[in-house]
Amino acid sequence: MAATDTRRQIVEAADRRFYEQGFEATSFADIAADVGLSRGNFYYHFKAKDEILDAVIALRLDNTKAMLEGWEAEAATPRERIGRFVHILIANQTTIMAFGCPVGTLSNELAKLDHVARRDAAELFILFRRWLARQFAELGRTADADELAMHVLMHSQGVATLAAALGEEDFVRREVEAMDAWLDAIAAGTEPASSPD
Amino acid sequence: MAATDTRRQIVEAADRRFYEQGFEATSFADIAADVGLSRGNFYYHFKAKDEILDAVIALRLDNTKAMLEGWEAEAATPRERIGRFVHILIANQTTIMAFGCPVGTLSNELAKLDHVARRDAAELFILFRRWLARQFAELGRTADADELAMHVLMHSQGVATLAAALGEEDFVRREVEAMDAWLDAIAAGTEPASSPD
DNA sequence: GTCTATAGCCTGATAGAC
DNA sequence: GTCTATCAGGCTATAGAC
Repeated sequence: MAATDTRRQIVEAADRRFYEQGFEATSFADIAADVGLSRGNFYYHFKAKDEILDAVIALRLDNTKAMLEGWEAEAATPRERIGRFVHILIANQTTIMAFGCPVGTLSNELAKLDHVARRDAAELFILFRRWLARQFAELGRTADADELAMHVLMHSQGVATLAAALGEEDFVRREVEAMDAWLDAIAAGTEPASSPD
Repeated sequence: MAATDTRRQIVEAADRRFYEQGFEATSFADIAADVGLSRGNFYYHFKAKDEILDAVIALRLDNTKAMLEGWEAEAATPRERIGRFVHILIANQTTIMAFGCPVGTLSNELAKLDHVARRDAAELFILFRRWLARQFAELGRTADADELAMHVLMHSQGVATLAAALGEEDFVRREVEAMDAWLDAIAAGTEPASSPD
């Protein structure tokens, strides 16, 4: 098999394992078994476990950028685009209730491990933050676009954590509905400038 | 040293390590070194790592109950008591920005490990949830007390995750202020019954 | 109740044949 | 580019002396 192809398979398997098991709990043997590769050959593609983590984060950044660009192409209004983000919670409800949010949980784990890649993982949040802020700015909220973006991120993270901990589908649905109503108020200009709650 | 005393020291050291490093990444050697004990003697007190986890969760449940009872003794109004909960984010800001929320991050980790203690760890959330719901009920919001409690929990989890990931003190302060304003509106009865956002 | 010694396994990582 | 064989070191856990 071509080296680039094997490498891609390794990164994709690692991506899944890191999300479902966590970075620390995933061994080379796990990933090698997924790809159908011997542990030894692993080091031809990656010299160390940290390098796989870097590659996984890079992959997630690429995938996220592609997803955000897709939303911009598909959805006509900023209101719709932000709605797409919020509705990930429902689209990915099953995996989120099982493993939490991939961005938030990786960030949490790397923080505890005091891992050098902690900052790189935070770039995923920053990507969403900038994109959301741009949408709010297009809605006319230029002054507090970043605050509103952080508020949406905060809301999604909180819902994901509680959904994974308590496993209540109604709660997720209810909070997404509340977020939709709040977004409608923002888009209609009937929400105050400060204290987005 | 008395066995009960050593046992208590082990659980307290494990509690700290599990929070700062994570459960998986903490070894018996780490905890033994903290207490000043040999690895071998460890098994006199705990037969397996999972037993320490059970003891740590039990300790956290006890500490949380004591904290909530303390708030009920100190704060006269339910509005004040809920405020105490929200302001943990500021009181513990340094550790939260370093390691996240102890409840949320443990819950996330055990979910990924598919650990049997996952449900026990969720009891910590349920403890807060019931207590908060009781406070909202005392504020007259009997109909949606549980929804409001979940909303407060969600908000705190989201802020903690983003604070740990991005490390911005202003964000924490701002979100706590927004939460305070929202609580004032709830206490004053000027907030609508549904869609708490 | 605490210790040392050790078993047995899995880990990340390397060397070298093919 | 993939393999097998192997290393050193850490892990959980046990056995037995004191």
